[in-house]
Order: sequence, then structure tokens, then C-alpha cells
Amino acid sequence: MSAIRGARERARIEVTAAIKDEARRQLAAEGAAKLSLRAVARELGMVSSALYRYFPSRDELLTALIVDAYDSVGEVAESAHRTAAPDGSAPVAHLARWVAVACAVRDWALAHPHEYALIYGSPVPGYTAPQVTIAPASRVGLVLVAVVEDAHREVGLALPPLTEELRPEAERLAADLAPGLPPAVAPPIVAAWAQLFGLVSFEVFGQFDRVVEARATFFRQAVEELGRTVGLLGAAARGAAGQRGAAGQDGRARR
Amino acid sequence: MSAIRGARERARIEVTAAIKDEARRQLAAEGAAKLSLRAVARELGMVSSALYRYFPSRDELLTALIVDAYDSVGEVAESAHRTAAPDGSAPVAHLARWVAVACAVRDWALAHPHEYALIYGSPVPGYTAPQVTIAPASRVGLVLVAVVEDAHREVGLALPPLTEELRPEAERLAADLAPGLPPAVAPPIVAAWAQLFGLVSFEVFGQFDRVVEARATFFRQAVEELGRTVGLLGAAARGAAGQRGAAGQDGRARR
DNA sequence: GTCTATAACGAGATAGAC
DNA sequence: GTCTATCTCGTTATAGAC
Repeated sequence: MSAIRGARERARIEVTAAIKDEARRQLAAEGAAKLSLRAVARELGMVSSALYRYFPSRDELLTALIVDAYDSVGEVAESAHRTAAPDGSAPVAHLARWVAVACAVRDWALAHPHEYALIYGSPVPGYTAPQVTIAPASRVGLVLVAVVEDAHREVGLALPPLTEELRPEAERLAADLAPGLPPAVAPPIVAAWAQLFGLVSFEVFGQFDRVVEARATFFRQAVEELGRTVGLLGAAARGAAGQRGAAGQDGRARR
Repeated sequence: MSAIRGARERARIEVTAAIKDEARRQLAAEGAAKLSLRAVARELGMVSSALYRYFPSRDELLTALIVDAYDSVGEVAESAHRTAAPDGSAPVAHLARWVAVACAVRDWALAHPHEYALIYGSPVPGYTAPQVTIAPASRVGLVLVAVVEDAHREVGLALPPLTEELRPEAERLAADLAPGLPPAVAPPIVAAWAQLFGLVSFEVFGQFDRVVEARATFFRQAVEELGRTVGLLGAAARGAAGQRGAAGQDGRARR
């Protein structure tokens, strides 16, 4: 009997996966707004009512796709974070790690443009994301926070002071998502998070067509600069090398 | 006869505007993917075939909406550029201008979220933007370039040196969109352009829900920092005030 | 010439009876 | 689960009003 239950469960998992695969195919062809349970069923040789045993509504299927996409890009970011030189000896290593995470996100987005559009593009009309999407949606952001936390612990951060105007928001943000970090770094991290996806979106959505050509290089340099705005200490590239550089970095204190 | 032609022309303009208005209403309700000529005609009390006198196809109607949206936000940005303190005496004025332009774009986006989604969100499936959208699409970017050009001319820019890897791209970009500026500033401007819209998109598309609260302040500070990455000289806020600051800025040369 | 209305096509979605 | 009758869509051809 447990064998039967096991087989049933396996079948259910397989069918669920097939449904999501087909739905993803339609996502690419027609867009999220036109995702239809019936079309998915037809393509799978099923009858539409049968799908309701797996997903109670079109919106729930959409939610599953969204969660999968967030988890997919989150996994990629976490993996890049794990892989990229956890060698904390050189301050530069943390900036390199930041860049590695950003490049992993970009690579995923270019490889899965439609899933990317689903989660970072225009909201689907008439659909409101349920609570379950919140945790997966924050995975990439949490990796960015983790990179900065490591750097803060091991080599310190170089940050401009917090303006009074932003202090309450900064303290709330820091308490929420990075209790170990100084409040001053929280707003820059959130901003860098949004800006990173601005770079990726412009590339994926075609805004860079006929504008940027050496996109990988361009992206890498841009996110490296972004890493500096969150306090990561970089190579001499930032300040005009030889003009400031050492002075600029020495003057920055661990906070 | 010229009176008749005038009247006809006026009527044509009015009907065209009514069609676009109704189409925009549908854009908000159903999304660009589901924009339908028949529904627009029905709502206007016309017959679908009559619309073809005004727009040769559904895609051309979409194109008109896209061009209008780009022009609308472009106009707002240009107006902010014109209005914001053309007083070039203080270096800070240019950074303030940069922030004013960015805030104008953000305000427009928050006021017209669906038109914003149309031009900066996911591409519409099956639709490819024709050439006519290119010029309107670049208006905001050109305003950003203009701000930097003014600053370069009047007070100079503070920029990190160009890495060898990025030099060819930078020179191509500079030649294309800002012949008066040093190549080193071209990639940062393009990056800042994308990053600005990253900030706006995250806010408009709801990514900041339950994360950022003081959004106007947060945005202003983020784009101010963005302005510094394109070489605009700012107030003392950047370098930890008193720690480096003066040294950091003096070391940066006009390029 | 300029416009609107009628009718139709082929493709696809949808609701409900069976 | 299946089938059918009835919707929607974009688009075109055609005829007639101004």
C-alpha cells in the first residue's frame, strides 16, 4: 500500500512538472497574461477539468511558475556566492564575489528571459501575488546582503555617513534584513539590488539594442561600481589610480 | 475647401485621440497583450473596421501608444531639466539638476504605471518595436547626457579612469551619444540610465512593497549617489565627511 | 476622396448540455 | 470526459453616405 501511495505520488509529481513545463512554453509564446489552463491541457492531451486536480486555478499555476522562477534565480545566486572564492584574505575578494553573484543573475536572466519577465517585468493584470512568493522573491537580495556581511566582518566597509533624513528608514531596513550590519549600508544595498535588476532588465528587454554592444564587459564594470556603493573595498580602479586610491581607501573606516 | 479640410482634419485628430484614450484605458485594465481593436471600437460606439481608417493594424495602435508614452516621460524629463536651476555657479547645482530629472521620471511613472509598464516592462509577446520608437525612447537618456555635458563644461567631472577592457565600447558610446564628453563617462551614464529605471521599476512594479517605506527619500538619495557615479560633483555627503571628502574630491581631475 | 457600416473569413476561447 | 453552440479576435472586401 505504501508502494501504491509512492507510485501515485510519483505520478502526481511527474504530471505536475509536465503541466508547469508546458505552461512555461506558453509563457514564452504568448506571455503571462494569456496563460490559459485549457491551452495547457490541450497541449498535454488532457482535459481542462483534469488540470484542476493539480492546480485549483490559473492564478495558482501562475504562482507556482513565479515561485519556481524566483527559486531558480535564487539558487543560481546562492550557488555563485558559495563557489566564488570564499577566500577572505584580500578585500578585493569580496568585490569579486559580488560581481560573480551579479553575473550569475544576469546569465540566468539571459537564459530564461520569459521567466525573468514573469518575475521582474510588468505585473500580470488581474493577478496579485500571494504571501508564498515573498520568501523566494527575497533570495537574491539576501545573497547580496550576505556578501556585504562577509566583507563587513572580514575587512570592513567604506561607506558615506547616513544623512539624517534617511536614518529612520535605514534603521528599519537594517533591523529587518541585516541586523549585523550598520544601518548606513542598508539603503545602498536595497538600491543596488534594484539597480542590478535595472541593468539586467534593460538588457533582457531590449533597451540596450543598438546602444550597448560589449554587454558582458559593460555589465561587469557597472556592477563592480555598484559593489563599491555598498561599501565593498575594491582594487585601485575606483579613485583615479595614483591620484587618490590609497588615500581614499585608508581614509575609509570600518563601521 | 480649406475650411472643410481643416474641419475634417480636426475631426480626424479628435477621433484618433479618442481611440488612443480608450486604448490606454484598456491597457490599464487588461494589459498590453490583450489590447483589442474590437473592444476599443465597441466602447467607442464604432465598428471595428472603422478603426482601420486611423490605425492600419493593432500593432500600429500599440506603436502609437508606445511612442506617446516615451514622448510623455521624455517631455517631463526635459521640462525638469529646463526648470531645475540652470545656475551653473555651484557644482552642486548640476547634481541637484540630475536628481530633479530623476524625480520627474519617477513621478511620471507613479502617475502612469500602465504606460510605464508598456515601455519599460516586459515586451509585448508577438510585437516588435519599429524604428519610429527609437528616437522617443532615447529622450530621457539624452537628458541625462545633457546634464552631464553641462556639468563637464561648467565645473568639470570627477571620474575613475577607463579600464582598457572597456575602452573600445566607451569610445563607441561616447562618439554615438555624447561627442563632447570624455569616453570614460559614457559607460557610467548608460549604466546610470538603466539603474535609474531599475529603481523606478522596482517601486512601480511592487518589488519594494513591504521593503522600502520612505520611498521618495530613498529614491532621492539613491539617484544622488548615481549622479556621483557619472562624475557629478556633489556636496560633502559622498566621502565620509571629515574622513576623506576634501581629499577625495580634490584628487579628482577634470577630464 | 474620406469615412462608416455590413458581412464575412479563419482561428481561437468558452460555457454548458450530455 | 466529450461535443457543440456561441462567443471573441484581427483582418479584409464591399457598398454606400457625406
